[in-house]
Amino acid sequence: MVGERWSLLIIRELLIRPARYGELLDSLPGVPTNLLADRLRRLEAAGVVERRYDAEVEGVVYGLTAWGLELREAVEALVRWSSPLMLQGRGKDTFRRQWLVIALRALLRGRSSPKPVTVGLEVEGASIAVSLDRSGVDVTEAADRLPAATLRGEPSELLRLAAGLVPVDSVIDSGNLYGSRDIFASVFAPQATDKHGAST
Amino acid sequence: MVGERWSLLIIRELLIRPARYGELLDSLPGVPTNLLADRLRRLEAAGVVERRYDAEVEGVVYGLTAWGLELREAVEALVRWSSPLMLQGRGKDTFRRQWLVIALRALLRGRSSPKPVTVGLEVEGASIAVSLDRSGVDVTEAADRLPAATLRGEPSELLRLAAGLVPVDSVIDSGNLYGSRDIFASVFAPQATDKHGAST
DNA sequence: CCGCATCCTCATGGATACTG
DNA sequence: CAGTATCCATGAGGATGCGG
Repeated sequence: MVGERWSLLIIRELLIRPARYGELLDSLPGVPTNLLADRLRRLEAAGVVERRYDAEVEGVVYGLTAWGLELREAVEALVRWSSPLMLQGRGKDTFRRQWLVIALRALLRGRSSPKPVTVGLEVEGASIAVSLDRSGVDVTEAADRLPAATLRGEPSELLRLAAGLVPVDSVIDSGNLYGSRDIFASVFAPQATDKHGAST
Repeated sequence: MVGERWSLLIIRELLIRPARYGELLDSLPGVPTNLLADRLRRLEAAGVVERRYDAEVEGVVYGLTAWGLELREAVEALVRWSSPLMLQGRGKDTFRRQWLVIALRALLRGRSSPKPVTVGLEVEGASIAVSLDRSGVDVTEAADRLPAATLRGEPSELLRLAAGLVPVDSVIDSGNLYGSRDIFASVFAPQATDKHGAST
């Protein structure tokens, strides 16, 4: 049901935000338009995706149903597992900045911060923010609340820089999770090998 | 890397136990032998699967590497998401009793029991047991410790019976998680719709 | 036997052109 | 903009072969 090629990637995009057909085409580099149409039809028939009329754009947007939203846990688990692969940053890999929204939530999941903080990132000319408070990851996207001081850079370079920096917990405990290189490190350090984040 | 057809299913099987080539062929109804061989080769090259010599069987068994084992979280999340589908029990669906081992762990994940208990199931003539204690799910498989009183039946019928029974928490708190119909209910009640298990 | 490799057929995916 | 239609390439499915 969600195992066909592209299906889970489409769902990942819709976990970030509802999107128009054209946005999905652009968000999923390499997807043939006929397959995108086919998968959306199948997922809609299965009750995972639904078409909505958006007055703002005066057109149809695709979004996840309540059931579809419950795939967040599974997608985030896959993101966590594959984060070491992202760090390798193959040259041919494409990148979309909004993918960091999913990555941030996935890797910060289960963590908390004594003071509410907002992690800010700027990649490829656009900004993303994720809030974290005592109860955990709170807000997914709040680009307008992005601080002035954020990381900037080409994604694969950022990803490589992010490997093996400051332990996540100490960064969060300092209450200074905001706008430093450590933030990005906390996000992309592989958790698999070290519960407290990379340390070398 | 794990998105090709059959790959995640192979990994699910190997999360249950290391297996021989022939066992995998039987565990994955419908898999063509050439594809199984191809996927095992790819997964081995990727460092997810490894071939081991098993003195017991005097032959090669396939198992997950440390990295591959970290896919448990992702696979269990997918199992949890799809458990409502399992409850529907389409007629054509095939079933292997060892899949209950994964389902048990996935659905009991995060729960605990004041007294250590062992959930026992008997399906298709074979038995499976999973232990649960104060710290959570503990032991995956312990067929020898299976109690006399277990559920028996054809899987799809059991799955249908399991829908909408006693709340999970009350069953566990009663300390009587052992050998009753409620056990099976606690395992297969969809968690998505109701934190305390189905109630109707 | 078990553990694959080979072969063939057909369904699916990929790229591009096209249309309401 | 939001998809269809078309065509070709690739991968899947199923049977069978074959060496250890």
